[in-house]
Amino acid sequence: MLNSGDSGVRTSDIERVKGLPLFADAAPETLRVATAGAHLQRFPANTMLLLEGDPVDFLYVLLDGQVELHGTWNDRETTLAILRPVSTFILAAVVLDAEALMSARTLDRCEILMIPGDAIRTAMRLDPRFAMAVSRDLAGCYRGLVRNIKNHKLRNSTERLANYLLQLRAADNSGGVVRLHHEKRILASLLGMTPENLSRAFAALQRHGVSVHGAVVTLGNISALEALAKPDPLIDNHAPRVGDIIADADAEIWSSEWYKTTGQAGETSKRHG
Amino acid sequence: MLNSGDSGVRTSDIERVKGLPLFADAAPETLRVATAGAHLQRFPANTMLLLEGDPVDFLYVLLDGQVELHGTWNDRETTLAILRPVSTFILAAVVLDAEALMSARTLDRCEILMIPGDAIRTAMRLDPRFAMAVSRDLAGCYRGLVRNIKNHKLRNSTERLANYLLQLRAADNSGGVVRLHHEKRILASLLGMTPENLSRAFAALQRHGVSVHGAVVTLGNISALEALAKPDPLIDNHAPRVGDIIADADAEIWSSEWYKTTGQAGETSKRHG
DNA sequence: CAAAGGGTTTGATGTGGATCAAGCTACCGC
DNA sequence: GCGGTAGCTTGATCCACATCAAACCCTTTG
Repeated sequence: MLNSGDSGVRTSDIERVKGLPLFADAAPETLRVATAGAHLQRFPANTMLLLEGDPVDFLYVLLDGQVELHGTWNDRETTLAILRPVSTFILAAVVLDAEALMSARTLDRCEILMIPGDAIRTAMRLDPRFAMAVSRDLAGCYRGLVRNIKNHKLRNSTERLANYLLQLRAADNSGGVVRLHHEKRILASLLGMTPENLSRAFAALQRHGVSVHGAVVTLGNISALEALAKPDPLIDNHAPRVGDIIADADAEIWSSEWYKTTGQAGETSKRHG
Repeated sequence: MLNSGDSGVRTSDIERVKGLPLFADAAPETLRVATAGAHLQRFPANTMLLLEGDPVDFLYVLLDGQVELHGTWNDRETTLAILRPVSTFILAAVVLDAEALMSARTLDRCEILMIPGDAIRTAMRLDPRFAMAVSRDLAGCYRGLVRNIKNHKLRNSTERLANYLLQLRAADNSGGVVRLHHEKRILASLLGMTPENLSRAFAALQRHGVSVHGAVVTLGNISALEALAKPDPLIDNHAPRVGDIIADADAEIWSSEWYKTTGQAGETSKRHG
């Protein structure tokens, strides 16, 4: 049961979980069932939470710290996403009771609520509103990845960086000064380039008014930067981030999808979001 | 109502739709409601079904022909998926009642069943089993895209082609001779390269026993090809394709998820499937 | 305070893949 | 059968990005 006392879960944490779009609409009873057996756990920085290929037994809810999701192949590694609180991750694997396709590693000290996968699947069966919320959440994730792929296949590295900076500005509602949330090395991997090349991409953006001092990036000429970046609502989600929870009920709603993939690497199966 | 007579929907088509994992588990009543107002439509080759940015009013079920999903930006274009029957597409947008992130175009003459989005959303609210099926379907799509991104960020073009061929072999259960399902020009875009480069990649695979004659590709030395391709169950889904429907209930289940994306291009929102 | 070490930057060089430009081949309609 | 057109291939060249190497900087630690 998810209440203060058990497993060290604090009432304030419960409130934060309830604030997630995934749980906001669920019946109170469902929330109780779904979180029965949940426990809060603390991890040091640089800890592997999950290795790709592992069976996934829990839905993870990141309450504090940062988590990196990455994939590896043939001694190469790439960052697929970096999560900040409050975020859930690994929902798709939980729904399908399948093994993880990506590894998860803490970047900082982290506080994570772990909800048993069985409980989630049971809750979905009992509460259509919750099942609907899961669908909406997954649909949003799916669309996020579509954006990601378009970003990578259609833009070069400098364009990706420029759009990343503009998106950061929109998310944090910062004027012309933006703070990078992660090490440049990780940012490079997320943007699909080497650290060396990220440096050079920043250098290339100087002529568009961008200057860098450590993690602080000053966008001195937004319109010049936008002229280069050509941000597009069908690739870049400029939903503002409000407070510590997600933007809106669903950032995808804020802006505005699809379903099913044959051929290409993934799914031989025939569904396309 | 979905029955022969109305809108030219044939009973045999209904059977094929019922065979989809998405509908297989739904209550009969739900199927009726969900398909009320559905209509079957025929399109010539090379017809735009949907333009990215358009509101999505229907769930599409491809019954015959091939459909290409693609994205554009700044005069560049890339193929994101190629669908073959029986496939649904655009489910994520339907669930969120959002605009399309990709365009859909027929490659051949196509036969498509169009189910109103309202009906799908209503059905989800009323039938938890159906909502569950939608979640599972979206989770599978999500995982397909994760595989896709890993494929693109971790492999070079020759490696992608080699794995594509091996996957085709597994899907069609063909021995050493594989038939390409689409024009090479489209395949190139799907694999993230130019047609010129696809030719060269095929040439490079000659030394690994691959020979090409039009759409017929002979894999003369599987182990040599595998040594180069290094297929990985966490990237390549080698689920066999059975009959005209999907592999299993869910190709992702056959082999084996996650939820929420911060940072990077897409989702400012915080969920990672 | 000095040494050590990790992250970042800068430069030199190599390579995968894009682009440009012909040719080639196969299908189609007259 | 012939000419046209579209897709595919091949070659030459160029450019984006990776790699290798070294210097730099900033933080940590004895």
